[in-house]
Amino acid sequence: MKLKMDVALDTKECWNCPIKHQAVCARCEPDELERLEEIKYYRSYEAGQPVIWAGDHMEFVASVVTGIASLSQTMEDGRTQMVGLLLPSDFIGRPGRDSAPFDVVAVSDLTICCFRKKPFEDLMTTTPHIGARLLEMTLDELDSAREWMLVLGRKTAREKIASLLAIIARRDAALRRNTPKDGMHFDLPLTREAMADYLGLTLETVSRQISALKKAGIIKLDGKRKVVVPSLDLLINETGDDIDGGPIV
Amino acid sequence: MKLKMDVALDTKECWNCPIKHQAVCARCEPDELERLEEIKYYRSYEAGQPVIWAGDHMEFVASVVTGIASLSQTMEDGRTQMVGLLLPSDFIGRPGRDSAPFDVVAVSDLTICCFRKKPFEDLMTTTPHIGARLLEMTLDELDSAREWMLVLGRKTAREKIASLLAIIARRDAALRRNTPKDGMHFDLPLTREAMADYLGLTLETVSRQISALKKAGIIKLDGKRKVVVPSLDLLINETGDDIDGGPIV
DNA sequence: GCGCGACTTTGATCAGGATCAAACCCGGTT
DNA sequence: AACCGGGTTTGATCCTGATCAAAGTCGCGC
Repeated sequence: MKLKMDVALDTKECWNCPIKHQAVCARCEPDELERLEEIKYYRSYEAGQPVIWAGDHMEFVASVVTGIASLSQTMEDGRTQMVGLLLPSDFIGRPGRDSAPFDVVAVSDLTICCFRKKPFEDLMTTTPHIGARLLEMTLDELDSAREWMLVLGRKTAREKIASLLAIIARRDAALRRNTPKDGMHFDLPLTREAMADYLGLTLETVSRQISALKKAGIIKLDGKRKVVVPSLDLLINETGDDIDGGPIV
Repeated sequence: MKLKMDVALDTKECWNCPIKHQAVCARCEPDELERLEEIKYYRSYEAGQPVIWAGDHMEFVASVVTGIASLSQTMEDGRTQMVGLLLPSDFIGRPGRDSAPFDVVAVSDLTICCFRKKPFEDLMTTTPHIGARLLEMTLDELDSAREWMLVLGRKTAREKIASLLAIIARRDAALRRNTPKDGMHFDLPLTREAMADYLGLTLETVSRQISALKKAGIIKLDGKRKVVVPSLDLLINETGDDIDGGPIV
């Protein structure tokens, strides 16, 4: 698996880019940022390429800059379950463990900002901001993971699809710094199969339910991958959740 | 909802009890422990009592001392999904947030060790051990939550039951400091309905699959609630996982 | 244009769990 | 003892989503 790596990017962009990519360092002082700069480097992957397999030794932690990656598990007989979608600003890896717990695969073209693990851990012990920020992010992720259990365990196929679309719509709006509003549209970054793996369904069921939502006028499709949501409330109404918003995964 | 609270316990037990209940403070110095002592208190609940509802203001963080609690979500129409089982040494609450994200209910009689949130947060900023320990625990929980997604999304009813029994068997053995071995037996701490809510099934299906496992000789029942596992390997074989162990939730 | 491959849609049938319903078990109370 | 109620088991039937199969769409290179 060959990789394009160490791509040159504007180093400033990592900390000031338009997509709130201050994931790791939100409250750091300039000199602390300086030390982070010294141990960071970029990697890029094409859609479909693996970033790391479960069990592999992991010599870095990282943060997604652009693109989408998936976190997933596969059983011996081939059943797979996606356990997380990594969008820009999401964190990859775990200080204190040296092997990856899940497969990480680039879903679209992907750029991540890596930090060598050992120096990053050293930095954490001397810079309390970073640990605190990481704890905050991890707690948020834990809540999201638990919200997703409700989707997997108790929702119908239609509700699952609606939930996924609503989440992508909200995150997409957040990245563009739009408030979610009616008439929004976005690209579906996932194949039907990837959606199925995320939702615990088969790809046929995903396709059928998307068709059903289209027929019901909840969404419109422009080609296979562009989705238009005439009314976000109508979509959320199909998720089975109450109206107040819910998690942004 | 009346509560028995502030039960007197040997204060030393919290940190040195036989069930590795050094959750919060594993690496703390004596004077740091001293400061934790000052802000802690105990609460006890009877089986079935709520500890806190989702959305409630939460003025403490806590750690389970004895008994079992559940973390769960309920949809408006009554479908509920348990998103975590809290066993002794597990942590409840989140520094930095002031409302609970999920319902916490005592499954069996329960004692928790609480710390007032504000002073605990203050302590965290000055005692890096605590934050680091909490990050570690949270990352472990996140991994467990994600492992559980595979169970909810992709496993059959029989595999789900086997997975749950295997997890309880392993955790029970860990609490007793036994290495899991053949012929082990333990109490089932959950009703069929609670198991169903954890596994995303109905209680009838849970009952049927337990009967099926019994008929297949994988487990034996002594009454309704005592389980004997003649061979842990045979049980694990039914979970669909590979043999190597898997997560201890 | 043509053909190819990846992805998607749609159809027909099947089966695993859900649902509805009834009986059972067992400890606690009167 | 008789009764009660919560939890559990078992049975009959239904239905959602899986499975198997085939055809449709689109982008792309030749």
